[in-house]
Amino acid sequence: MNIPSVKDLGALVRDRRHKLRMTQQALAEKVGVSRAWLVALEQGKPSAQIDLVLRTIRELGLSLRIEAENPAARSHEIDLSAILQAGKKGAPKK
Amino acid sequence: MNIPSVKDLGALVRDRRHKLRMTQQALAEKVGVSRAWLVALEQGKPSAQIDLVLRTIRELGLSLRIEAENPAARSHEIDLSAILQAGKKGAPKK
DNA sequence: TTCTTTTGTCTTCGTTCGTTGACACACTAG
DNA sequence: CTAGTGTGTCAACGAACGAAGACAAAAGAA
Repeated sequence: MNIPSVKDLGALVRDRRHKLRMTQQALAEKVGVSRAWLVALEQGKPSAQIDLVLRTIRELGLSLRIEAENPAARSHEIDLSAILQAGKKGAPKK
Repeated sequence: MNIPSVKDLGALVRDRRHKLRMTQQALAEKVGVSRAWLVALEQGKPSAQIDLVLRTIRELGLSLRIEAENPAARSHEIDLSAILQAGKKGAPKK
């Protein structure tokens, strides 16, 4: 599943936790975080630490993946122009 | 690509940045973070904020994905027993 | 319906985050 | 070789993080 925002991530964590029939307290204990932190994450807390997030999804039997996006599908983003500019800059390299 | 640790994530960010021929400064500006933060992330900083991480990989033309792991491939982890226990707990639900 | 469990929210506190600016070191181009 | 560029590291600082504990509200069970 693609995760465009921390909100989506939080929703997935909650959904998965429910599927595993775990309470927030139980999962928090397994991960080694406070229950309050997990509540916040599930609500999409943008400042959660990446390592705690990683541990949480691992405890949920999930894995983090990063994939290249299809540039054609991102016509509304500015990354394409940045990539092209970077490509031009690096092109004359000998 | 699977990302088991923040170290791996950092290495991927650096690798991708190089492929795009961007400097740390340029990428940091695009993302809206300090260069020092990006340096730390590329070195695998576990406490980096998830939202900043998300923005960084987005700027690199990458997307975050989360997938269910294959339980059989995780025989050395304790998550399998946790999942089974949770399954048992929820089994008698009517 | 009542009772129990789960979740949401809050305060307090010590710790650490991200930023800024500077400097050292490594790398690259000519 | 030198000059310029890129990266690594550091200290200081204000902001905010995560933990702990408590209570309220919502959800679930009987």
